[in-house]
Amino acid sequence: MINITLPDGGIKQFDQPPTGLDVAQSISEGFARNCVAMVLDERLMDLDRTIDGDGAVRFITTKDPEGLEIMRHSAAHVMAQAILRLYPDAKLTIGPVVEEGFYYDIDMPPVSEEDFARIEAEMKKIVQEKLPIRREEVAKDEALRIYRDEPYKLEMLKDLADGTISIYRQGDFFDLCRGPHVPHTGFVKAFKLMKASGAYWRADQTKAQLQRVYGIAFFDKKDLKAHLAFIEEARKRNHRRIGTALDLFSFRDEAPGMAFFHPKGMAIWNALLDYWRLEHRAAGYVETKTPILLQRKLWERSGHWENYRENMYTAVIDEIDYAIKPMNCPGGMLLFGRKHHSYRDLPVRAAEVGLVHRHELSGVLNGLFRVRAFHQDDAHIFMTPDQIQPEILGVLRLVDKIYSTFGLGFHLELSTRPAKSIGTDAQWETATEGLKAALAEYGADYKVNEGDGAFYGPKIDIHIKDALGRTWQCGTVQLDMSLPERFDLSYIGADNERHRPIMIHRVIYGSIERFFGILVEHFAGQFPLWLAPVQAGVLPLNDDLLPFARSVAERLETLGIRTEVDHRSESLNKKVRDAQLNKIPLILTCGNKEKESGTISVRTLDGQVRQGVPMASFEQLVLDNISRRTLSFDGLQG
RNA sequence: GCCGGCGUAGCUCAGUCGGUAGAGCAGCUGAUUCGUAAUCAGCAGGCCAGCGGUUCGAAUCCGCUCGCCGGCUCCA
Repeated sequence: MINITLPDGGIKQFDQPPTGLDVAQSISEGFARNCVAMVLDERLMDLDRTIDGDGAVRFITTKDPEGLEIMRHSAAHVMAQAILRLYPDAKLTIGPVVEEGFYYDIDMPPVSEEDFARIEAEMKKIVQEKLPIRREEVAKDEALRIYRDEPYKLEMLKDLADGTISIYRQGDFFDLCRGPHVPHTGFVKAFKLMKASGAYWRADQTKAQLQRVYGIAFFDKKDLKAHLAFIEEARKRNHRRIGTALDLFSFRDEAPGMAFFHPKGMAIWNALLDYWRLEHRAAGYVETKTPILLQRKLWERSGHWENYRENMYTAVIDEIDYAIKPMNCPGGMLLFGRKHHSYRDLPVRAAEVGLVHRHELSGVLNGLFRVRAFHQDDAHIFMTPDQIQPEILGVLRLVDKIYSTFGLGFHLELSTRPAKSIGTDAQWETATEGLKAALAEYGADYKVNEGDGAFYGPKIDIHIKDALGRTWQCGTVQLDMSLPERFDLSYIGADNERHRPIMIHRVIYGSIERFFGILVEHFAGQFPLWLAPVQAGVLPLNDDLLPFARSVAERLETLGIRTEVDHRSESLNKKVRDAQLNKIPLILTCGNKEKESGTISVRTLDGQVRQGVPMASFEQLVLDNISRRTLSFDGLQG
């Protein structure tokens, strides 16, 4: 008699050792049909495994995230099987599940997306065949024999411990695999191949070039459809696309990886920085600016010449080596070090919107997200050890305030001391405890990445979440125990002795270029009023009303509202359409009605029109929304 | 940097088998003067990314260079 305990505490009894499937079926046929695997006494395994003794079983179904992961791994096998049917000489390597689906690295001739239809058709056949997926266990030497003609599998086998090796078989296909897998190929219901690229065996450029084919799979066609719709939405929101359409910025071959900002892009840029300065002044920061071209001796002192040189642009001027700054900190160190500081002056919060250049590899450039020249909203805070906690807390609160203004949620991650690091245990202890104490007082949950800190100190990274649920690391707060040392910074303490200040680097937008790009995608180009490049579009009903329209626009401009008159001799419909496509948040039409009554007719981007709004109250409302930085325009009656 | 794909008008794209460049939108001109998502007509706009080669002839085929896009961490 075998007793199986279920998660609800219920016990099922069996005369013979049952398989997982038997147990599932004893619950109900319908339930069993949706099971993909089981967890027996904490061990994840296939449903067809026999349970030899008493144990606790939990089933993984098509509803569980783990179930999806297992099925995607099976999908990778189905894809590999299909590819082998079409390319019999292909050699398989590895095929894991990743966040965005699955891939398989295969040694085969280059495949492109044109080949996907054939591979997918073959996969579809395999799915329809509902081939049972069976686990087999063989001794290692037997596995070595089976795979004698498969160089990659042999190499993997050699890395595995001796003993039994599991092989999964479905029809004419088998693959070395840890498992588990879904019971049969029919579970792979909704799938699509997404992209193909080159990848190296073991990510090593000196090794063979493989073809990596990516796919995505779901249990339900609806989920696949939703996923594809998400990708389409992200494509539509792509900041490069919107940046071109709305005339915000561009890139040119003459300066690869360095953005040109157009007048409309600069309107947003300046609004971002105006706001940033407002909050930083309020938080007790002063603003500085350091040169972008500095001599080699500075970079030697900071350590960048030794450690960061491949990424730096250098020049020889009057036979002296210079480098364009890839970071603002060394300049900031010079500023702090140029005079004596009393403990009474600390903390010094010195902000700098600094333009830095980094020579990134050409292949990693990506719109505004990854550039070679960008501005950091940097700040260096110099303080005493007991100021660590309040200062970090102050940064976290500032971060919270600023991100909230954009409607961006975020989470925090703490990175601790890496294997290779400078500083004493005591210093790391003080530093890390200071960060933790600040995090505790701030009160949000955070993730800890052990050993992920910089060599010169621990850090807190801030990851924002945009309107599509994608996360981006923007802000970071890093403690630095190296630079104050290298620049021999000091302050005079209450004891009249020299002391080394604690220093942090922190950014909130991070790269302003990148943050700009994220905002474009987050808002899909439809910026809140305070950020919109053109806040009000004034549309005269006909050419005779153009002077009136201009007078309205002039009035708004005087109040500091960014306004544009559509002076074209086009139909009103056309002007409205173009204003909508240009995402102008307030569209004002000027006809005789408005001219005679001193009112305004306002159309917002949701298509709603309010007529007869008194000009004075409209102006007040607009200024109020701008100064409150509302995410959506509010207070308009009618 | 490496692998794959791509590069044609300001933008989006067509261009067959190698035969000498095309559309829509935007722009300009003229007509129209319109009440909330495209009025009509005309005009202009190109070293087909660059350089070299094959050819009687190259946007098209080949090579190199530059740039852009996707991928290059996920480990049976």
